Amino acid sequence: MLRKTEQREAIRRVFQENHDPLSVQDVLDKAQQDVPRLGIATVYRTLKALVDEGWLKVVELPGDTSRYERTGKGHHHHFSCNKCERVFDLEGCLPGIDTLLPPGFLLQSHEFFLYGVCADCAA
Amino acid sequence: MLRKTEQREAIRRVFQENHDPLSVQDVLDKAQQDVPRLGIATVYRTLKALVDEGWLKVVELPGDTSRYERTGKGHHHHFSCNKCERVFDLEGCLPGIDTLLPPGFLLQSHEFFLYGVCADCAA
DNA sequence: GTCGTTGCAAAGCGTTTGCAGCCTA
DNA sequence: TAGGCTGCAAACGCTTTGCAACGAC
Repeated sequence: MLRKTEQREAIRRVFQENHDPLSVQDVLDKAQQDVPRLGIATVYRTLKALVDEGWLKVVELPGDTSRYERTGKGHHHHFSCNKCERVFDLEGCLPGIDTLLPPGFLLQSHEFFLYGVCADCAA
Repeated sequence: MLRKTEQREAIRRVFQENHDPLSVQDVLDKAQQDVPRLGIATVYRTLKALVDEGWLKVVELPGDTSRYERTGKGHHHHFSCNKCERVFDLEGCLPGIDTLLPPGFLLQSHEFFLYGVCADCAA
């Protein structure tokens, strides 16, 4: 990320305007509103660079393509809407995760996903 | 699944002898010990048929290819070893999942993954 | 013998990479 | 002007599909 280009500015702006995790296609669609000739390879390369730089974080959902979100939101998990396919941040966590661990196993991290219908779709 | 073939018998046997979730490649490798000419397309087709039949269940892990396990094990979650890449079943669950839900959201299901080092690798 | 099943190769799909031209610094 | 960045197209890895040969019933 040595140079400032309109493609990169547009991609950064997408994340400043959208706080929940976005797919590569989401980012391409939104950034192309600013830079119509933007190619998907540039989106992949820029997302990778922003992750390496620590500005973005990869969110991997089971059975779905990777999504990306801003870093610095603190420990949180995600909710995936079965209707509109959008992914939302959830605050908080659950205690007692280590009680599920079999003897001799070492816990290093965990992931947690809720599925259902979001408030917009339920209304 | 109308006919009984040696390919299908070999794939079923793999799951009777291995109780944790297996990847397509795991199944191919193990089943080829019985049926060396077994092709990967047959593994994909057979796994799909066994899932449709309700004999297997798909286990999707974040950022990994799908795995398959026998149905009928009851509600449980999974542990993925960061060293040997094996996936293990975990018994039990955590209470209070619905407390993480924002107002207006409907909960339909959840997934939970622990990561770390398994007992074999820690020893 | 019928027709469900198999293995191979080709096609799909999301992601990555090679490269010539472009554009920031 | 140098060399990092971009878009295009080709390459990749995993999964699915078309098809002719095979084999269960």
